[in-house]
Amino acid sequence: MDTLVDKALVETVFGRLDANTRVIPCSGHKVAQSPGLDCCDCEIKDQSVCCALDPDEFEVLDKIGRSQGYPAKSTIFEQGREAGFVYNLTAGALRLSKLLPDGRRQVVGFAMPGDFLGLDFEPTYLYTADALTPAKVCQFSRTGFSEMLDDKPRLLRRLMNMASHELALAQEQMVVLGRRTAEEKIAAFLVGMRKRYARIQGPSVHVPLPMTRLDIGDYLGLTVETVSRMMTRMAREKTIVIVPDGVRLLDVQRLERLAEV
Amino acid sequence: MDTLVDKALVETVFGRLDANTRVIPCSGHKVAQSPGLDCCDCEIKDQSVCCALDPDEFEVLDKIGRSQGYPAKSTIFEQGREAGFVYNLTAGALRLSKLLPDGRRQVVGFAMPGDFLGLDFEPTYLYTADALTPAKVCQFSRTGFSEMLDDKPRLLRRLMNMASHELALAQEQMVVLGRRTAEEKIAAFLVGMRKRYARIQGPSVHVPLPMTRLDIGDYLGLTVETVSRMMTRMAREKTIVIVPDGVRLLDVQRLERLAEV
DNA sequence: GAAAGTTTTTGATCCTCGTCAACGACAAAA
DNA sequence: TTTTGTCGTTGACGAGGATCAAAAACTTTC
Repeated sequence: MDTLVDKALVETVFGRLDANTRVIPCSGHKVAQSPGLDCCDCEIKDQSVCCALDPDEFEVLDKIGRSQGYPAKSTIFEQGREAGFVYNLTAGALRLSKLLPDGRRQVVGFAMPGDFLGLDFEPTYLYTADALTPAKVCQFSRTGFSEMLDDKPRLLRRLMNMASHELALAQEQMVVLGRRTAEEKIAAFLVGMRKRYARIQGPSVHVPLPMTRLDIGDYLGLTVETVSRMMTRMAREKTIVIVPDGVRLLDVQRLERLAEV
Repeated sequence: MDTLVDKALVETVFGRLDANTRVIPCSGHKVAQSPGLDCCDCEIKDQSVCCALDPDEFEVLDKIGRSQGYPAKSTIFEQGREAGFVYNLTAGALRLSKLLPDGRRQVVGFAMPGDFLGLDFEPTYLYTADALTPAKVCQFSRTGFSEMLDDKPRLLRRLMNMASHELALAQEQMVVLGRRTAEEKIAAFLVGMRKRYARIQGPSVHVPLPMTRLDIGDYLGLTVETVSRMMTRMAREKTIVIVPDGVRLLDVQRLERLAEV
């Protein structure tokens, strides 16, 4: 996954990764870590929680947080572990997944730059977050962040709106999982991904898919084989074109009709 | 649904419905409405958002809100309509469902006393809320409530925690919908309902089910027939007993094993 | 109490999607 | 270059749950 093609893609999509960050080992993975936060230079501060802050409030954030990089395939945090930190994703893409004891897996979402992780204030992480591409996060200690929330109602309000939105998306995903056919699921997924990229880099028919077919299947309640079959069928019917790093949507209208609410 | 048996059940479960409330017609349904809120007498104020308020703050709540009753089968609000109000359910049970254009339906949840409706601050309601039993709500104008939020950080914080919890439940439901067999879905549903009743009236093996098999099917991504077959099978295997108003759980352990995370 | 409408149950049949197996494409490692 | 591993694709087959149909149980209405 950490290939040249993918790295180029990621940088195109999410902006160049900071080159001069120290690489230090952490929790079994190489992790690039820079001491401060440098919120002022943050490329996505307008799209994330931070946009609720006054310039001087960034300083407080700076104290309790630190910027941190993760290579592709590394784990940011793991389901069941004590939830010591909350995160703000600034670059890259993550897979958020829940594991059943027998190995079945449900991907509950894919995180993109600007997404906040840890909205659920539970004592342990309820899902595992893995980097699909090299990723960059702002990490805050949970307690410090929680105290800051009590101090900054505007930040809390902003977070509340993000949580509300997340909840709405989760409920929409319930419809997809519970009441849609395999073909409709794929269509809804592609249209949804397109919409998310549009927020970051403007609308395009080119939809990068940094996750594997297995990930997509585990997100939609399907098997790898069904995902593959459906996507090749859509390609045969000229609805999409499968490219090395994702898909290009040829018939967006048809896809949107399939995914229709 | 609005039968003697059910009414008795509901009153047993959720406390006696206020007898001396006026019954007035509203949006095609008979609606019992009392002018003020009477938060002090509220039976579930400790379990709902209100518990974040100081005694004097109840007065503000009183101004922007009103208590309102709905008979079984009536609609509290409808998907797609302008979202003018938010609600706090104080008695009864609601079905929250999303409808697809072709008639397929996904029930995104069942609301119980203490639940807050309208956490998603969208301009229109994203799902329809129907009363499964006679129900009582506190209704607040969205704008008034939103202003109050900016004024009362503790209330906002409380609401945030509720939204977080809802989000966690929604993600758990994704696992159920995406990665569980019909039998496991039913088991998870029954265990989940039991847990919710336990919060209100203490643990019991008697689980009232105010919703129909169709509602359960639409909640779990199954058909009525499959729900019925699975429940009769569980009854045959002495895991549950089907009673007129719901079920009694004979083998809770087995059910919990089936529903295991 | 009879009649009409719902809801639940049961049976027979069908079909979508999962399972199992194998192969090809591609990348990383040796 | 060969080897190894991961990922994606394709085919054959089967099972779990959907669909269709009808009867039974229960509610509500008259």
